[in-house]
Amino acid sequence: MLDKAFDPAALEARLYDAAEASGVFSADPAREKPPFTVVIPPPNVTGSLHIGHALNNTLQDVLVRWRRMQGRDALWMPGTDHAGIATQMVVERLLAQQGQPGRRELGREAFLERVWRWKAESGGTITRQLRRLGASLDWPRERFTMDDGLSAAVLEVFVRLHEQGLIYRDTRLVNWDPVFQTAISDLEVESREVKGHLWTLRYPVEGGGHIEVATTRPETMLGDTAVAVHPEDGRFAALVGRHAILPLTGRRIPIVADAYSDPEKGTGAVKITPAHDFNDYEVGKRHGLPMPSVLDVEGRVTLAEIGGDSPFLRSLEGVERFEARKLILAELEAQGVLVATEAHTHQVPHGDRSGVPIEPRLTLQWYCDAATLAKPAIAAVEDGRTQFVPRQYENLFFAWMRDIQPWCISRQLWWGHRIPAWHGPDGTVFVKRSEAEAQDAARAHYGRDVELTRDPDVLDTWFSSALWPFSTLGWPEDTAALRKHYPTDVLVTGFDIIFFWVARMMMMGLHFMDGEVPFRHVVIHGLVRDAKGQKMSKSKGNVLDPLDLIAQHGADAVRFTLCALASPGRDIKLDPQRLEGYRAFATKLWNAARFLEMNGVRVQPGWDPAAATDPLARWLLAKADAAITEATEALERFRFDDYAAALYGFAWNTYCDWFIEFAKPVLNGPDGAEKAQVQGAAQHVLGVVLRLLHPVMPFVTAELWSQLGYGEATGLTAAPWPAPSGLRAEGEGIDLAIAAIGAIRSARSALNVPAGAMLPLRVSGPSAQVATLAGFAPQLARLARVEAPVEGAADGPGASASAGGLTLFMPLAGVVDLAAESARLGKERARLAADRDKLAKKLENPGFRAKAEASVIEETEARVQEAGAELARLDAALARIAS
RNA sequence: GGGCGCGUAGCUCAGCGGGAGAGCACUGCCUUCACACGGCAGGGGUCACAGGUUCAAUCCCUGUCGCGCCCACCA
Repeated sequence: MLDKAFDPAALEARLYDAAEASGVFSADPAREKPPFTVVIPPPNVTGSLHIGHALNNTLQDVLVRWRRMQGRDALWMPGTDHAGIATQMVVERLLAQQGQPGRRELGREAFLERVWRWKAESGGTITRQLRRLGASLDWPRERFTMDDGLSAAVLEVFVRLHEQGLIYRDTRLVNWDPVFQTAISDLEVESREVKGHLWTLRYPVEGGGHIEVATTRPETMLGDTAVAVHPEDGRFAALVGRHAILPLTGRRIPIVADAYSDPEKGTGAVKITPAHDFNDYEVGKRHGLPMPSVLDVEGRVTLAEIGGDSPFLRSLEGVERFEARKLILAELEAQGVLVATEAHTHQVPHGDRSGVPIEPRLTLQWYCDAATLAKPAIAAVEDGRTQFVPRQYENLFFAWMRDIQPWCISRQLWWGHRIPAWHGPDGTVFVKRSEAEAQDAARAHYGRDVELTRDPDVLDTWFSSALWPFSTLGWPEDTAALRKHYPTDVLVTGFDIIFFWVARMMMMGLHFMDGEVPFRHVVIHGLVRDAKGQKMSKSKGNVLDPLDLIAQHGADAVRFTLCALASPGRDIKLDPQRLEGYRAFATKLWNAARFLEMNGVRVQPGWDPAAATDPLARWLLAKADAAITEATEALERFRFDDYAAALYGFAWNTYCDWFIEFAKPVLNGPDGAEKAQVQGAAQHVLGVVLRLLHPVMPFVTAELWSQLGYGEATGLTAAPWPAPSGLRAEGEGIDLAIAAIGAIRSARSALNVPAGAMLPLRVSGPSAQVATLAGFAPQLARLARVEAPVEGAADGPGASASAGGLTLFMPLAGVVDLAAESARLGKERARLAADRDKLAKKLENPGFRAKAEASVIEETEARVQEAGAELARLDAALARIAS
């Protein structure tokens, strides 16, 4: 006997552990079954599960569980990411909090040891939480981006790309994060609006006169090496080719003509600081300008490359950049160079992790030739080998890939994959798989043994993530798993990492896996926001912790809610009220099962739906077929919302409300063929519901599955996905009865028939329908007493109600409020008449006659007729009431 | 500045060339022996606005307004 209610807190963890231990979540390459493969977007190893993970992993789990039930050898690859900057930051902060020596004091080796220790201590959090969510990952295969195998893959990829000339070193202007003191990629920079100032500076021109430039960054003026004006700007034509004298340093800088200068902006003349601005850098290259740096790795003033000398300049050495700005402005003002100050709001690039303005710096870094690698990736999406869902995200992908810049892959961090490059004494670089190989190469190069130093940099975290779909399967080894499970089927992820991750997996996958895409579908979901649509953030205090929600409502309810709200590519507004609603759904299912159990419904393993003859049984089976089809098609289209809605509707409305209500008199009645068939259908379709729901609600379904005796709880995970029984949609009688009950209730409500009052009900209409309905007298018993059916037109006093082609006629004299009924019918009549007129007009339209499909015309004609008949009936009823 | 998306019932959202839908909320009735985390019924929408295409537009095109996001942009 089932308990009064399902208690998720007590059961979910136990059910999960049993399933994991049983091995049902594991794929086996040796199995004959066709593969279905998903790789998890690896969460940060030191992170914890947030609501976005909950959504992302619920959707993946639904797909994986569904395909597994369909008989695929489903592999959902688990793992975590080392998350370079993020993790290094966390550990550094932790050291500071604990008053321990910092990263620099510890030194590289000791610090890394500390990070590994932290990983060992905290690295299991998120994987435990994924289990709590119910994610059916193949845990024995769990990987970490810095484990030995994946590190080997990273090494191999780096060396090969270098050999192919697709990885190279270059001195370019990079985005420099002065807090982490590392280069970051373009993607790790985000614009923030800053309220600043626009200052106008007056530079004297050699030989007389002056030229005014506007700037938002006066501190960089120390590194100016030119002033640029537009070649066609008449105002400055006479100055081009002459020199300005840079204040503070006294340096001579040329006034050059360059189309970059925009006559509309600022003063029309722009100061050029090639080492601290991306546009200026390009101008500098075009005009062969020197490129002195003004700021060091920490963003402090350095005078080394500037030239000039004065007490003021010396006072700037080592001053932080924003402090230097103030000092320089004061000095410029004192010297009369600063001629105007105005408020100015503009976008300033910030490091996405550090949150401070990035500082462009001219440095030597490692680059990956993304443009070359992007070409096959673009082609693969163009010809549909990889498809985005929803499709419009392909535009985003193309836009970025077609204009992709060299990818700066080196980071001046410690936590990450160290670049396999060794430097000789003269700066020659040897990129090899090991130090020994590098030594061999160096010996060959120099003709003797030399001391090599390893490149101190590590790789961008996304470099190893880019290899995830094949590195986790064992590449570069030729493993059975790799052969069977690559390419993967679906990647489920948020739009925010299409560039960071999806695009790069496409590039690397195609390049290293013989032109095979890493995944066939990319399913993009939105962001989970709070009930008001606000982005969740700690500072706003509106963060919903999925583990709290699970503790409160159960993992099934959380999963179902996320699934039901996941309309493609759209953000989700998560209202806790929804969770309560879907928690109720799990309870409803539980109680329905409990009721059936109490009424003698038992699992009958060999029960054959095709042999069912009872109308109620056949009706239910036909509806179940429709639900199976709907659910399956929804999942095939990645429409998680439709899948959830189909099941919610079928399980609650069709099964619990209508079927069980109709079954009650039968189940309480005498034993016999009818009862046996209704019981058989009840248990059969409940089994279908449990299986259809299992991908999204794995816990309550598994518990019912085992408690009711369908099989082992873990067995449901591998139970076959339901196939339609193939019954033709029969049982019209049930639909008729449902419509009749609805109509009678509606009429009772409209007529204010007192609760206890039993209506005598006469049914008129085609004889077959009348006979069918009479068969449902027990189900109608609470609402009306079915009297001897009368074939033909209705007559006598009272109200009529329409029920899909059938006319119910209820003699209601004595219980009816005639005035109210008359008003109601009048209103209905007006609505119906307007409807009919609209349709009739349409039919008169010659264009419609000529061009619309025949079926549409027929349908319209039928509707006009129907409306006409209905109107006649209403008129008759109104007339009767009037008399 | 360039691009993408969204404005449909009070709310959250499906639908997207020929009858305006769901869930929740609301109203009324039902303390029916699985479930009040329940049942039934009902009210509620010129599908943002303006043009256009079409026999026909919520749906296609153009524009306007409003909202969101992405990219670029430190004069």
